[in-house]
Amino acid sequence: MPIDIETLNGPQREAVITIDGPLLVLAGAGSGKTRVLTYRIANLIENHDVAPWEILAITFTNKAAAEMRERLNGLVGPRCRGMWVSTFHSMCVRMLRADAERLGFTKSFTIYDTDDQKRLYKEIMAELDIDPKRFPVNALMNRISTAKNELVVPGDFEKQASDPVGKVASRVYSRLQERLKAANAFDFDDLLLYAYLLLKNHEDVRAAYQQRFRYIMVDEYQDTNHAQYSITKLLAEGHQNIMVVGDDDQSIYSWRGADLRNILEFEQDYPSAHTVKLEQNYRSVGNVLAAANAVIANNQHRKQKKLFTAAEDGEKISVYLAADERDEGRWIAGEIEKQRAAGLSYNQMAVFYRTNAQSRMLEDMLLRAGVPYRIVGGTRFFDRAEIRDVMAYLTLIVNPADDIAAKRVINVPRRGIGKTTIERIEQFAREMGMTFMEGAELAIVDPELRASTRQSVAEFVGLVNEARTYGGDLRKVIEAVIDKSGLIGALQAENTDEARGRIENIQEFLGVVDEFVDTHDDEDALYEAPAAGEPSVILSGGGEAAGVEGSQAASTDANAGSPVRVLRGDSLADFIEWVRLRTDLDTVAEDGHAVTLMTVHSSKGLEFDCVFVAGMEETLFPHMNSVGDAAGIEEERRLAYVAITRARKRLFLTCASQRQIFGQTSANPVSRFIQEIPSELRQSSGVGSAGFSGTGWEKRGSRRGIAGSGTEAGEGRVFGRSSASGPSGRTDRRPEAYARPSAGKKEAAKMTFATGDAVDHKTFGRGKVTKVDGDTLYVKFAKSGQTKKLLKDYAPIVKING
DNA sequence: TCCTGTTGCTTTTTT
DNA sequence: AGCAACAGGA
Repeated sequence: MPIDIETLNGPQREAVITIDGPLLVLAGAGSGKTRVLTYRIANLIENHDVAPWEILAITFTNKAAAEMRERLNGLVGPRCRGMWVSTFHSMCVRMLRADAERLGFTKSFTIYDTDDQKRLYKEIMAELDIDPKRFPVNALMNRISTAKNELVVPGDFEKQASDPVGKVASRVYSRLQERLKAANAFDFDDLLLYAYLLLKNHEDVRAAYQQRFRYIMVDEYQDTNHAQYSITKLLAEGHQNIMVVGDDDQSIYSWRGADLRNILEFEQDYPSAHTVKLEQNYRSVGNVLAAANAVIANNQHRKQKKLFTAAEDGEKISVYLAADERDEGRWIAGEIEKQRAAGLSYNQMAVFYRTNAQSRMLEDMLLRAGVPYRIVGGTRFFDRAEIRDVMAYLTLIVNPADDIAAKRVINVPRRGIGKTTIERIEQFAREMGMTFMEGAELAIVDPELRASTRQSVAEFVGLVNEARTYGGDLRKVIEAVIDKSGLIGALQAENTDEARGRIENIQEFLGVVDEFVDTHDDEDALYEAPAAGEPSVILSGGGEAAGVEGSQAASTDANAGSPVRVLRGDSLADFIEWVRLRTDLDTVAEDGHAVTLMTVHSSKGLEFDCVFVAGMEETLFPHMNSVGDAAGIEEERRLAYVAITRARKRLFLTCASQRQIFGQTSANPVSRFIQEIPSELRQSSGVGSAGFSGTGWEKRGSRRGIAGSGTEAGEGRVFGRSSASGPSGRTDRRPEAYARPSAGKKEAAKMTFATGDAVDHKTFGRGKVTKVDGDTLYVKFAKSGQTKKLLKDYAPIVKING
């Protein structure tokens, strides 16, 4: 299908047809940049005889990459196969897989996430005798992460570090890189750092990629850090056909090393650069856009631009001043229902907040109102302990050198291998210069250890080694590993609701395996382009033992020169990599009738008809850690800008005159960002309790004994109320603990349940009451299909309508 | 070795 | 307040 360039506006068209030389596209929010990117690629392929594998398109999220691939597929069909459309990180992994040996790693390397990383840091700090009290792990991690993002290697770091923390960090950094290499692992930052070093130090590799990628496109360029910037620069050196798309006003990740200068100084970096501004907004109504413009205009450091729209003004921006966060949540729930009644579906609405902690109350209120919602972010599925355990087993199979993974699961489930034994193995390993797993094998015959312990270690080692021989269907392999590990068995034995939940999660994980298999059939593999100048080598799919894929692939590759390894549906190694580079955001289902709750950060790139931003108060948004620092405030303002520009039709901003923060009540003025919106564009309501008429549902079951919102909110603080029923006003925690259930009970007693009632449970979701036995309810939950016994006064449930 | 009471931390987190 | 990580006792 030929693309129709005529449907684009002037600047868009210009960006699409300007194909040679450096190009900077400043794309305002909602200005159709994805359209420009995809059209440009289609144009290259359709009209300029560019081969797909000569194109590199880099995004920041897997979701964005997937979306782009999908849209390209719609434009040019299967011809987009073989094109590199990926995130920075997966691109780097790809490059590193191809040439891992050059850097002293093997192809079966694994990727450490933050949690693994933290464990490793702790080990290193113990080893180097560094006091975590004086030098917090997080501080060192941040420091070193920043260094990596700035491409500072340990040697250089040592020279630069003059302060005490820097000196300590320097020692940790050196050791960290040694340990990572020994474990045949990269952390997230390493993926960029080493990919850069690979390109920088190996001329042939660099030349091959430079030659191959005739056209490079980078999305969200304002969020690139120095490492990403440098990689891009190296790659583009060959043809100089680099297009970057971004919006300096939407740069919200400077705390992660994103450097705004990358985009602000693009024209200096590439003097021949052509610049295009996309300023027509196709997303929001006039008032929303005017508000966004007004707010962002207060920033000093930005490229001047002003978005405009042809759309009508739309409704004014609603500002609600709530009494407290409870009132705020209740009001939002009420407005959502109004919108819903007016015909808008739940999935066209979203509630944003600055900090994750705010989601609790919002959730609570939505739940009580019976508004279905879905949370994005927070604790990630893959971060759950049981999932990490499974992942550790799988990782260990592919990469036995991964000591962190080994130590994580050697006693999970409980095998009676304790601290002493683990230390003994570590000691072996250190003395002999071997991996933890190899040390464990020695321990099996160590006479110093008890026979039962040796038996347990042998069992563990045997289990992993055996798993390495499994072959065939990926799902079957993983199922077998889970089964043999005894993880499920141990959970079953626990026989608690929590354990059952964990089992469910593991089963859900198998669903993820299926998803991987479904999305990674031969598609990527068979259509891989010639790698780095080599002729294409097509790896056969299937047949091989999944468990040993990594090492086999290595030998295959050695024969064939150095083709770029590709993702395949049957490889355990690829599955692990895919999981590691995945985030919750990627899992967001588009469908489902639910309101979306997420942080403002997570909302970037999305849009909704109706957007609520909660907690618009000083010290929350802008956050207290940013006030007092001009650059910090500017970033907060950009964050506000991102939030506002997500709205297509209606925008609601709420703030509370007081709220609980870290268990303490605090009152803060209305956010400056609200003041920055011209008053003629806003419409305020609320002012504490005025106009409140609750129905009662929002009051029930307050765990803290606070009875009211709205009218009563002024009188009682959490502490005043709850401890009032105890012996004294403010003593230790006992009275409070005592008061809690009674307060809850008192309120709860009003609520009665009958067989057939529909209820909503905080964690189990919707269900139906099947039987009532005094205070005990039998509820059958729709999602799990299980019937659970719940105490009506304590369970976090509410009655809902139908 | 495992359980439990205590302490400390708490912005955002595309990978 | 709420939670995770840690230390110390059974």
